[in-house]
Amino acid sequence: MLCVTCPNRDFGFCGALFNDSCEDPNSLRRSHRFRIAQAGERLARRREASEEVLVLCRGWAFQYIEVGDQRRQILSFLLPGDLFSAVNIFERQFQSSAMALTDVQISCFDRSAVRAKSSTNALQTAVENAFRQQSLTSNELLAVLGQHSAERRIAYLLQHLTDRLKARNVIREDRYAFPLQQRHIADAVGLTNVHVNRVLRLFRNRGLCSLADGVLTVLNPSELERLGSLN
Amino acid sequence: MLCVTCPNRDFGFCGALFNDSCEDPNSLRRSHRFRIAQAGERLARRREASEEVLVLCRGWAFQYIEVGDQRRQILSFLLPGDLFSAVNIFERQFQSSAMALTDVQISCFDRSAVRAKSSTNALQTAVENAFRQQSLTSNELLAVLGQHSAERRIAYLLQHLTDRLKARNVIREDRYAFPLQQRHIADAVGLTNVHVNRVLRLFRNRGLCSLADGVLTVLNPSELERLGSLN
DNA sequence: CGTGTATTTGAACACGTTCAATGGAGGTGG
DNA sequence: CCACCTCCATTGAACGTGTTCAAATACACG
Repeated sequence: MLCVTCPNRDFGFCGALFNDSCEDPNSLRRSHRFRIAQAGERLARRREASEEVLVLCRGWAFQYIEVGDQRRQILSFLLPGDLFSAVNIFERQFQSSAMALTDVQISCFDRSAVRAKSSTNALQTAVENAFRQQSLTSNELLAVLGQHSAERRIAYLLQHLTDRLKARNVIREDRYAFPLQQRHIADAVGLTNVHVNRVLRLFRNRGLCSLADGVLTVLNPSELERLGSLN
Repeated sequence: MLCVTCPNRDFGFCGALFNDSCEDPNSLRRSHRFRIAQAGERLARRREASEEVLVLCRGWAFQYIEVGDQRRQILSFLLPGDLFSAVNIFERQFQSSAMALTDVQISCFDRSAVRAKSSTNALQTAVENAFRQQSLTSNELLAVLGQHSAERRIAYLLQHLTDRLKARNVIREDRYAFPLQQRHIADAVGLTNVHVNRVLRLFRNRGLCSLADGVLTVLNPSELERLGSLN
């Protein structure tokens, strides 16, 4: 897939980057490369240095921190068009690892080229928005992890992700392609996969929502939202 | 206390702001005011709009999100010189509430004046550093809340705060002025004050550290660090 | 001295974990 | 084509960490 046909071209980080480069689109293209990766492949490693700024073009990925030997905390899920952690625009080291959840395509921009453009208005606001969003979601997740029960944590995550999906695509009848496995949900909200399974069963039995075969079906949107919202 | 004698003048956000204003220090002073508040006073309210950017000059404060009716998640503790959430440099609404932990003094800068300076080099890197730090600490806290036991959560918080205190002041013999009450620790690491009390007793009995009367005494620094570090 | 707030301790409880076993879907090689 | 393997979802039972409720102590302040 090339940028010319990219559905994310019109908004977000890439959009600002390319639109600002109308003067000289080739200079940007020279400092840009694609990368393809399979589901489960590691895309970035915490503390590792890189001269590139990464954007997810296609597929799903997630950012995480490894803790201890067998555990990890998922910090955020990345959807097409999403910038990998915004701090990497001016920091060489990754603050978190990243892994492909499905097969993915990534855009890698030279950081120097990005920074050169970063004085332009459109890119500046794109960066600001990325920070705002990142800060907002990690604050919310902190509140959820620190103060909420398993049910509410999981409901929050589902609600949060479907909200983001709805903003991108037109969704019909509350069914979403949803590649998270139960262990990913568990790693994101600080529970075990076993308990996530039980809560999902509960949700299914209550007619709230059901997750199977990579598809999330929301049966009772208003109730899920009530359960998953912070206040 | 005036900025001229401020010990934080030389580093951090205020430092960059004032040093960049050598050309015209008065223009900045005109868009700046002090605010004094007592312990327990609310300094900012989530979702509320403000035209000011806040910096803590003196005392301790914390940022938090109210959840439900009686609970709150503390997102971060603020020490003298700290910028209140960095996103407020370009966002009018507060993403989190803030409260004074001790009596405090705050500097309030007009956002427009800050943004006008934000193209200067020193301020830009100061803002970048604020974001880097904020992102780093909230990622770490997420991992701690999601993956660690009560003991490790509390050890992490103590370790994290003493590290920051050490960076600011010269500390003798591992004793720190430490105004957090047990409920603040509880609200920060997602436990109840009752359980925080038990864990602190355990730490005391083990000769790890002891917290009493607003003073934290670290008895076994290396063991506390081992327990409180992520990997 | 009385009131209010923070700390401390105990006992019962509950939510979520751990361990273990089963079943199903997809992939591979004989 | 079937046997075998692996990975994931599912379920049960026992366990444990942290919560909840309640009461006692300590301390500051008017």
